Amino acid sequence: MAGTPRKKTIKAAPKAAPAPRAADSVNRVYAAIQRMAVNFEFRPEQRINEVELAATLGVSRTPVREALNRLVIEGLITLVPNKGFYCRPFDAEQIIGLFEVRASLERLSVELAAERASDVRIAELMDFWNGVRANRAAMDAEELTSRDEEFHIRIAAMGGNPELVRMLESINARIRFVRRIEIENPQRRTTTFDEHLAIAEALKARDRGRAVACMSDHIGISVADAVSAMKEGLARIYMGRMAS
Amino acid sequence: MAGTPRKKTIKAAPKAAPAPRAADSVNRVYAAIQRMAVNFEFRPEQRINEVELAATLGVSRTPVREALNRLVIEGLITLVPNKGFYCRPFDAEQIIGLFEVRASLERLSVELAAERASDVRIAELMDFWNGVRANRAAMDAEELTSRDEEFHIRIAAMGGNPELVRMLESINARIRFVRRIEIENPQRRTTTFDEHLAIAEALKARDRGRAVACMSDHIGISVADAVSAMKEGLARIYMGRMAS
DNA sequence: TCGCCGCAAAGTGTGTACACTTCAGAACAC
DNA sequence: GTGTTCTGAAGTGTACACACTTTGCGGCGA
Repeated sequence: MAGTPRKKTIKAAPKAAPAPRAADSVNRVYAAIQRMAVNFEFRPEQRINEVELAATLGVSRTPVREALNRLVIEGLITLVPNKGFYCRPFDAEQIIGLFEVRASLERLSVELAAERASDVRIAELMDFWNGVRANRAAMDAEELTSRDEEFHIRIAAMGGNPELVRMLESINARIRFVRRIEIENPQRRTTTFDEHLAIAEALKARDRGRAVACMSDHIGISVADAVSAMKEGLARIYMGRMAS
Repeated sequence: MAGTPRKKTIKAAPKAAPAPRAADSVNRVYAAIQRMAVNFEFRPEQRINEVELAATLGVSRTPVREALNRLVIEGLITLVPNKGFYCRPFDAEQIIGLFEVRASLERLSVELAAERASDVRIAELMDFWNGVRANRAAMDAEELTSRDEEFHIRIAAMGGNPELVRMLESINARIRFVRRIEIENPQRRTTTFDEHLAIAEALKARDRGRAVACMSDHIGISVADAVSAMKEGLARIYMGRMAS
């Protein structure tokens, strides 16, 4: 091992290196596959071909498998031993179940925020949402879904419980597909703006009970609409993107 | 699947195979490392040596890394790029945060159970807990913690929301270390028995409000005791297993 | 004595090899 | 024609190889 001119010449020589360097592929790959799974770019229950996916992403199977293993725990991918990784099923009951859990956590979220958030953070929240509201005409459903999630996550973050934030983010990823379709509905979109403002007002007033009530109403309506959104979602997955 | 003499000669041949076959190591390894992490058999913030761990478990690094990646998402392990996997820190605020989230989900749990559980399931729950109570003298803290968790998980399962069950199980794994210490306290142990029975009674009476109240009291006391349990936990991790 | 440089061991990150499983379809018996 | 057995291709599961990063340590200069 002595006189090994370790890195130096090595780096310089392979100008047209075949497989040059290693970075943190896993995180890139993880993010990429996560996005695909969230958006159901894999069909439900479809087997995910590792070699193909690895080729698409320009890496070997190793980081792909590590990323897939993470996504299994996240509930975005399932694993059947000796068969492979599969896209999660499109399971209406499961989605309803996630909405149910989410409602519970969002309740905790506003309770904690009402108790612990600083006035400044609450003011920022209102500014943020008023800004979104002002720009709403320029936003498509994707962007608006993102802002909607951000609104909720901000409230969770104000409660000072990072685990709560993590779990909500995880749930959001799994129901985003449905929520985006919900938000496409113009009427639903309008009520969302009002409901968010009502929640923010209640927080500003430190009215914990009202905040919880507003949040419950808000999420409750979501669940009601989710069913029709899921139908539409199924159509898009299996029939392509033309619709609305 | 009538006559399935599929494989035949293949299995018989490799009698003294050296390291012949592959099984689903990942799941075994995952369970093993999970158990270690749950019990803080790794010291907090300790780097986990992959080669060493792989050797201990009798497999190569590949399944170990896949398992570790899962545990990162579960929150039992952290990953620092180019440095390696580390045991999660022993973070009191985080543990309190997990108790907070758990309280919220347990509330949902009894609400759903009060609405949806069959009388039979509720009766089974009471039988189960009375059985545990009768045998309590024979159980150590580990076993009792396990039964305690099972009691709560049964209630969650009765609500018919598998996602709720999953999340509670995940949280339980992360706070089990503290809860086991809590349960060692004889006084705490006694109150737990009573509180669980009170919850079960409320469910039997379909009294949703009372069930929620009982559950809140139960978990609330847990949180209060958790702080002293955490102190004791730190001592055990760093000073060995003598105590109590 | 103190700080800096450089080296080498240790260990991670990823690509690759290979055994084993599954599955589909051909060949074949009835 | 129908069911069964075999066979080979496709693809997963795991071990292994190897480059790169990090880090501790010893020597060197001031």
